[in-house]
Amino acid sequence: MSELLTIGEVAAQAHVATSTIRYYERRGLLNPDARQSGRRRYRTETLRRLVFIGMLQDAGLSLDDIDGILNAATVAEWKAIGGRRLESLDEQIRKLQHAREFLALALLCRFDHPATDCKIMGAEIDRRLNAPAL
Amino acid sequence: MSELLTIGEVAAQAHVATSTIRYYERRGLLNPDARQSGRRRYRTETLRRLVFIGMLQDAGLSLDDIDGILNAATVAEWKAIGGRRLESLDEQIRKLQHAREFLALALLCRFDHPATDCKIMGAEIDRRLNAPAL
DNA sequence: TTCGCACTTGAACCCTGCTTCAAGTCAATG
DNA sequence: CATTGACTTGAAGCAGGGTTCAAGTGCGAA
Repeated sequence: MSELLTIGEVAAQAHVATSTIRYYERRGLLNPDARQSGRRRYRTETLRRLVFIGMLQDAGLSLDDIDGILNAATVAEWKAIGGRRLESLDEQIRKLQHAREFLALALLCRFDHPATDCKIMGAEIDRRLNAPAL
Repeated sequence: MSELLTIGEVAAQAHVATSTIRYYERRGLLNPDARQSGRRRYRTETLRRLVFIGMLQDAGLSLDDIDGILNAATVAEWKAIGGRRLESLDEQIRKLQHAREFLALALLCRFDHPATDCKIMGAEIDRRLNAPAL
């Protein structure tokens, strides 16, 4: 047998929609390895590439970044993209942790209109108002 | 003097664009406190409301959620929204921490094509391929 | 009085990451 | 031979959160 998968099989195994696969193809992230009477056929290798794309997406990389990584000429090139993302990921985690603290704090407030009535919120708001430009 | 701020002043102090303020108005999140010859005027109070919106956004709430909170009739009502978001925030932080581990791992890989050549990546990919449906 | 800037409006546009649609093709099944 | 179901295409649509545009108004400064 040919060992080639249809787009539907690939989609099922990678847990994505077929429309997504065709979209990635348009974006240059993924190409079928063959066509059989017009239909796309994929090697298992290519299925793994698709899964890899999903993992990078979960790490917060944009499809543009992922394109950069997949089509990078050198190790250095793709590691630069990944390295930058690692830093921004750390920053994002820090921000979310701060936001979490804030939200937890807000939930301690016993007022109907937290923005205006709550002292705790008030302090946070003032911090923002006096903060330097973004 | 009137103590009322123009949209431009509000925008500058809250570090947002005037177009954003008008957009929030369309969405029902924020209303001017007066009009002077057609122009919007805001009380300091309302500026604080705008800043509060920004803080909730940073905590990952959608404008719809924020609308729910700001226009909530009762404490219980807005705390329910915030509480749900707190949970999803915790989950999001956990996911990002996992993604961070993954990306850090990927950056240890010394191959040009991590998806196909790297054993470490390979193991992760296989985990995904054999994972149950999303 | 004329400049120049901030403001007004509604409508259209942008970006990302897809999904949906219409119309048509192919292979197997009944 | 007709149907069924997965596939093909390009184009359009969606959601969220805004931004931009065109055409016009108001007001203080020179």
